[in-house]
Amino acid sequence: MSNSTPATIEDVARIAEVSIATVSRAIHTPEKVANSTRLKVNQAIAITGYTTNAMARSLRLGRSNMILVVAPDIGDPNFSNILIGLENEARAHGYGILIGHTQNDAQRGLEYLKFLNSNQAAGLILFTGILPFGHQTMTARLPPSVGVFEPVFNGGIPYVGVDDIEGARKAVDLLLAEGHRRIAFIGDSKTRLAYSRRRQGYDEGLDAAGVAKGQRIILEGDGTLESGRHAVEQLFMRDTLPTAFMCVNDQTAIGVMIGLNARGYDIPRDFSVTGFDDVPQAVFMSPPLTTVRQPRTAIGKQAMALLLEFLGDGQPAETEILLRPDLVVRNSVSVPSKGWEKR
Amino acid sequence: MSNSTPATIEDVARIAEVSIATVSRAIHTPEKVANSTRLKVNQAIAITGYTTNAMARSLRLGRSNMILVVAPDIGDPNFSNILIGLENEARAHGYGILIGHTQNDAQRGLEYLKFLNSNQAAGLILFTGILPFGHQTMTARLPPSVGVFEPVFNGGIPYVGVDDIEGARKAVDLLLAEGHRRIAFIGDSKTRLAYSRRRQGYDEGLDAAGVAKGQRIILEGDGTLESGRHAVEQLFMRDTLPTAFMCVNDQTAIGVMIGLNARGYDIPRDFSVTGFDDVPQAVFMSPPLTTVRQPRTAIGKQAMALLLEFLGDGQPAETEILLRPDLVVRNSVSVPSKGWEKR
DNA sequence: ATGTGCGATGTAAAGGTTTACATCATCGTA
DNA sequence: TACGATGATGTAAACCTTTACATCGCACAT
Repeated sequence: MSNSTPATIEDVARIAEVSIATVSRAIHTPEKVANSTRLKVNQAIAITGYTTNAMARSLRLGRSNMILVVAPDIGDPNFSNILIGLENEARAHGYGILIGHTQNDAQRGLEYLKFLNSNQAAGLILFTGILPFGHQTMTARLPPSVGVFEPVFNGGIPYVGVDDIEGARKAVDLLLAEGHRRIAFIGDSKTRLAYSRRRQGYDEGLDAAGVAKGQRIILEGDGTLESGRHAVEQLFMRDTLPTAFMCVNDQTAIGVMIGLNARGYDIPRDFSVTGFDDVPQAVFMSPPLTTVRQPRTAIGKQAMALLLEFLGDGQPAETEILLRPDLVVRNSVSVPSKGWEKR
Repeated sequence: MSNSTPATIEDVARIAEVSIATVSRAIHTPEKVANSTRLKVNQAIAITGYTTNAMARSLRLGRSNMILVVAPDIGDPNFSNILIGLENEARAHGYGILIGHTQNDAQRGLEYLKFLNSNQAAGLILFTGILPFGHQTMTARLPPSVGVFEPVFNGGIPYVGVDDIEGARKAVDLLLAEGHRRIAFIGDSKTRLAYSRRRQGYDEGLDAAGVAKGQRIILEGDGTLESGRHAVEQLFMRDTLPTAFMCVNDQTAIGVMIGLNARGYDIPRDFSVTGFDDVPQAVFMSPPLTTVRQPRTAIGKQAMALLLEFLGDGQPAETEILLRPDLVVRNSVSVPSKGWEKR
């Protein structure tokens, strides 16, 4: 049966000798049709190779079976694993995934709104801490949405991610346990909620250890490799250097390591470094990077489950689901170095 | 006008005091309506905030405005840049992109066929050298498709990518020019067309330089970092070692470098290494990797342009568009080492 | 004055599905 | 025996758009 045009519900109905309504019911609410007819319908479906036309279905239902996932950068090493979780869960419920990457460009974000407006997507997953659509005018029109990986700044959108404070706390605590006191925090940001939470974990850890505020070294950064490198350069223009670098994420940590290597220092002998995320690269650094692991697939799965729930109930509860991060200890941390000086 | 239900073409027609047909024409074939009416319609559209319902449109037209992009692994560092090219071009023509990643799993590939069958995608971009849908039975039903980045093995599908032979040739020629004779090729594969073409470039280069077949060292590999590491281990169990590693792609090259580093060798003093692709990481390796650059965004753009052309004409010409690769010389290649021995 | 042609617009059908409502048969109960 | 309830199925409308065809008005040529 390899007709040029795909089989419609009508073809199935004709072969099964029932009405199209019965076919539709046999598919979606099988308990409403008699066993014998259901059998006939199933056979007819097998014969024709029928698959329901998603366009027509969505048109009739007034909602699509697509979820739009908006990310600023698909190349982000965290993205692909979270996506796997998102997608598995979505597909298990008959939904597909549409990916929009904005390249941090508001204009491009707006373009994706069209998908939403034209009913091509029933829900929205935001893989970014910043609403990519400009003002909140839009927000009012947004379909059920959930943020993932990074809490959405402008608020009002439920979020699934890791407990950033706890994760950061685990990292500082390790550094403190090794004896570090002058711990620099690289990648502070007022606009990225996840980052400021990690900063908070850092502060809480140092508070608990009784390290004075004056001893703390904070450098801004946007989470890129480049920002890590740049931070190192800035730091070496100061009087006092830290003995350890606690980085807001792995990209930053990698930048820091590259910067330190370029100056001829050895990690962890001269400086200790920690990251956050546990991106695939982390284990291949030399030395392998000590970092905080994000349960990425689990995050994706939960986020999608939450969104799908909203789609059913329409209850946009303003929840926040925080998963527990694990510290993964590798070789980029050791006791503070005593005897080195600037080279 | 923030109604709960979005405006339809009928709302626009009522406000503009014309029929819905005229509205549709004003949007899609403006030259067919009088200037004055077009103006009225445009105003009405502005007032209502109307956007056309993509579902209804696709249903009526019998084809969607989505292109399915199937990739075995979204995390592939080549993927995101190609995607940018694909997407820009697609959106410029009113198409959106649907991403399916199969995780190298045929079952998952099949699931994506449903999108095609249910008319949710008008065309197909294959970011993989292997048809992910099993047998060719399916192939007959495939919509207009084009392969990208890697030629599709089972054939019949037009392809846009880089000239692998020429690229590989540039890499060997550099190695030969530095004086290398024992050049190992890491990552040979009979099932991946791109790889066997790169192998061909390697062979042609050595032929031209008069290096005997017996001098050539070929190792299989699947292009993963792991396969590069493994190749190094295998090689060190042999009698004669190469002086240079020409790797089928950057991931493999990175694996080779890690393997060599682990054994305490210095690159490029002890061994030279080349890659292929120029992934973002390549420049951050130490030493920075000499490799062959893929014009990724251009590849994506051209591939989508070709697909869109097919969508219009329906002429699945079996073309192959080959872009020219550039050699990017960094620091992982130098003259062959003389005096080392196995450590 | 009549006819022809043309440009602008309207009418209505079609695309495939879901579902409220109607219909019909069957069975149990009064 | 007749009536109501129940369960299975069919009929037809609705979702929103595009477009072939019909219509209308008008200008121009005969």
